Amino acid sequence: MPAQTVVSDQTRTRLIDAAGEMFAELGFHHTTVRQICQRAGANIAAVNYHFRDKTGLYTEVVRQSMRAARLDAVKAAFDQTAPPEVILRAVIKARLESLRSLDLSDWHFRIFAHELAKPTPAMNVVVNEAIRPLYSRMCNVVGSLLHLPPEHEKTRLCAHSIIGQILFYAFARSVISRLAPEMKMTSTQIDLIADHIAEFSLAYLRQTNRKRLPTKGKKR
Amino acid sequence: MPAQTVVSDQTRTRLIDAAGEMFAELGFHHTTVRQICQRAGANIAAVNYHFRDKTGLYTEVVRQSMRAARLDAVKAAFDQTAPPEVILRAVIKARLESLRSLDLSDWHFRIFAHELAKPTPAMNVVVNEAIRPLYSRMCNVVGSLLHLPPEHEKTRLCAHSIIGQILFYAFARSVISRLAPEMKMTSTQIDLIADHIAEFSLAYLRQTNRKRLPTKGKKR
DNA sequence: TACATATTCAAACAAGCGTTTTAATCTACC
DNA sequence: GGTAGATTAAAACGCTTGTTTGAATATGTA
Repeated sequence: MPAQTVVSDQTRTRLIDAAGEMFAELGFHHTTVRQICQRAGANIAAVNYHFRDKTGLYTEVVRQSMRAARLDAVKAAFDQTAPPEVILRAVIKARLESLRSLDLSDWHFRIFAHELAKPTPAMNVVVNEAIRPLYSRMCNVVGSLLHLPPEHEKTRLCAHSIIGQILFYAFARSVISRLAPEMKMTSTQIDLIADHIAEFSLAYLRQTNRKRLPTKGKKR
Repeated sequence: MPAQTVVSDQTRTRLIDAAGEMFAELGFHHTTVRQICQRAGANIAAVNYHFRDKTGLYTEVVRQSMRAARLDAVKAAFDQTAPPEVILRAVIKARLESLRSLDLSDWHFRIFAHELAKPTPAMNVVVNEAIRPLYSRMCNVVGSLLHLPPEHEKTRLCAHSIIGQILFYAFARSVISRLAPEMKMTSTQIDLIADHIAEFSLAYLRQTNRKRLPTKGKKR
């Protein structure tokens, strides 16, 4: 029993890789196991053998795509020791960065888009393991910028405003390319967008501080 | 040929209604014509008879959901004669209003979510007939607030920032309900959110004006 | 070498899909 | 009332889906 695992893991891994790309591109129901197996160079029965059934492979792909890829970059941007403004800028840029390489393994996000449109049982995994940690960190940063607790309603609203701006470019990319064709997602363009979102958001955060703490600009 | 249309339109309409709800909930490929016909109380062949095939029914549903529902409210908010700030607030509120009735026929938006995840040929119809008019109007309003032409890059970026904040609550509603359960989408809560988005956005727009036109606060 | 296990393979299975077919029914007009 | 056309109805078709089967092969162990 301890043996074979080397060989088996090869096709197992290839199946996850192939399935990840296809699930991200086509969604769960559009992707057929035959396509996956063909892309992975495996037999049609391989999915059922290694993952019980198609949904078993899907949940494994979702779980895999959590720990991988750009979420780490975003998390790293959050966890650095720096002033909250710097952290905010870094997070925005890190998240937008992943839009540059559209053909790269940007699984987790496109899969997430499919989950939003038609949630599957894997939705809870996605939210709890990937979204919630980042969301609470965002509330922490915004809260420290506003000098309000992270759970405060105003903190939440501002966090949503920032997240919404970022997600817009991720979700509506196909629409943006039709509405504003001159907006190519080049590296410099992404920097420009990231700076804009940061400035746009900080304008309100600073103004709010100025109103509530008119004299001193210290921390809390 | 001029006759019958009364009777035929009955099942035709019922098919569109049933299909709209199901397409919105399950997406195009996950909805079966058998389900639609059963819900509409029609025969299995009714879809093919009235709409040629399943995609014919889908595009008709998409087209129908364009002229209907809340898009008119948003468009009306845009087209009123009022200061741009007032228009902006009205538009934000009108769009968020449709989130209140989640079980009502909020087709166009949920269908649009599916289109974003996996675009179908109907995507072009959606963008050109529904999105683009609203998008250009939004750019006009933001442009007049910024004293910049609607096509200016900064105008576009600000428009995206506002749209992104609004869409966040539409798309990520299922996620928000898990992350911030205390945020029920009641009528008063929606007003609160709308006001926040307006304030959040106007903070930057006003600040930008103050910097560029330091002395006078007149129009352009 | 012989055995047990793990993995691959080709083929077939049952179920569900959209669609087509063919006949029955309804409605309006001459 | 009879006829033509529009609409509904039931059944079957062809196809694709995910899954299962059972044999063949590879692999590690004694």
